[in-house]
Amino acid sequence: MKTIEIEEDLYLYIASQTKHIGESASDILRRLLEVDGQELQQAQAENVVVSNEEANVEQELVVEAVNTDSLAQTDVADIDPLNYFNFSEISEAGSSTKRFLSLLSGLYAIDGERFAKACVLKGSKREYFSQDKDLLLASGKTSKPQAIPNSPYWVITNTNTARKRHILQHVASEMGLQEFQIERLCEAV
Amino acid sequence: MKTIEIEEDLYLYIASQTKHIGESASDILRRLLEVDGQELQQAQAENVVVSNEEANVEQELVVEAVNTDSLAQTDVADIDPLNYFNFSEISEAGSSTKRFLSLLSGLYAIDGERFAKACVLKGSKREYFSQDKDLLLASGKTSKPQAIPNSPYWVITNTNTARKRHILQHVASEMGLQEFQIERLCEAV
DNA sequence: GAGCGGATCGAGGGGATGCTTC
DNA sequence: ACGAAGCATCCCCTCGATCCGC
Repeated sequence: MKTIEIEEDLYLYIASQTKHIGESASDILRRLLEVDGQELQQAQAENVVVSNEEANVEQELVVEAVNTDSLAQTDVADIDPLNYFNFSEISEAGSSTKRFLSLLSGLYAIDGERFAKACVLKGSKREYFSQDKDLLLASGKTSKPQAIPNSPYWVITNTNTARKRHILQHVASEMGLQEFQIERLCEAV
Repeated sequence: MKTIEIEEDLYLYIASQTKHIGESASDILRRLLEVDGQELQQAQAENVVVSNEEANVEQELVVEAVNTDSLAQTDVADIDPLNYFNFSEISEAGSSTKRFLSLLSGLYAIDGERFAKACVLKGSKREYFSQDKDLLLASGKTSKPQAIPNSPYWVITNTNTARKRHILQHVASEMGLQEFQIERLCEAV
């Protein structure tokens, strides 16, 4: 647990978003920040009631969404994300762990913020990513965390190659890369 | 200034959203939550895309809004109980057991008291619900009780999916949900 | 905590299926 | 005897981290 200081009005706002008693600040913030971006469609069409407040908030969120994707468009759709990877150099690295780290480094280079949202990923016990080496260390016995080059992040490293691919594939997919691009990355591990 | 406690990974996530040095937690959260009110209205009408995320947050806000101003008039019965469930999040859970637990958690959130009355349910030998894990353990060989999140209750978990649906359907029905709502919940298991 | 990489095996959880009971 | 309802065995799959090879 970490402690942060926030201004009173913000505090009250967050408290007002409590959905059920016993909910922790973390729970509420996680919900509000919705740090995952995923599929979209599905039958959510049934929403009918619309209050003033919602209308506003909804607009805000739309703005958010649009911003986010327009970033995505300029940064990623126009520029081929694969350009961020020097595959021949990567393939020369002596181990899959090294290649894994380089590839993650490339993903971070594409967009640090999208990476931050995408690397929220854990196993049944271990934390996989963190900016804090010790946090990873604390979540498992011998996870062998290593720093991702040119980024503030660390990853777990003590996994078989298949799992390294899964991790990579998850992050890339969460960041919105195309299927064939993800495939290319996973092959390169 | 107020102090709140949050989980480490969330802390790191928030920190990672820093835009410029010297930015306070409040600044970052305000930006992420978009709560400074203000502008926004304007011709946003043309927005078409609606992500799950928004839809969900919108639903949560509906609950909030209605609760707040309905203190006077109706109460929970009139609000769509389905608003208590974040279906997209639930559907992402990896197992039907997880989904089952989330769904029960939602039912509890709707009304702890009605839940308490509704969860009086047992099999021929096993106790299904209890606030006491050991009581469940004692009533069967390997019932695998698990805690229902954000509630004081435990449920039996070692059942096939069909039975999970039956249990859910029974509780929801006992709590007075409508047929179509119950159906929606059972499908989500 | 310091050698590093990572395949291999073991632990643990999920839940369908088959057995038991009424 | 037959069927329905319910229990929990047992298989499968996921994930962790030990341990061997370099």
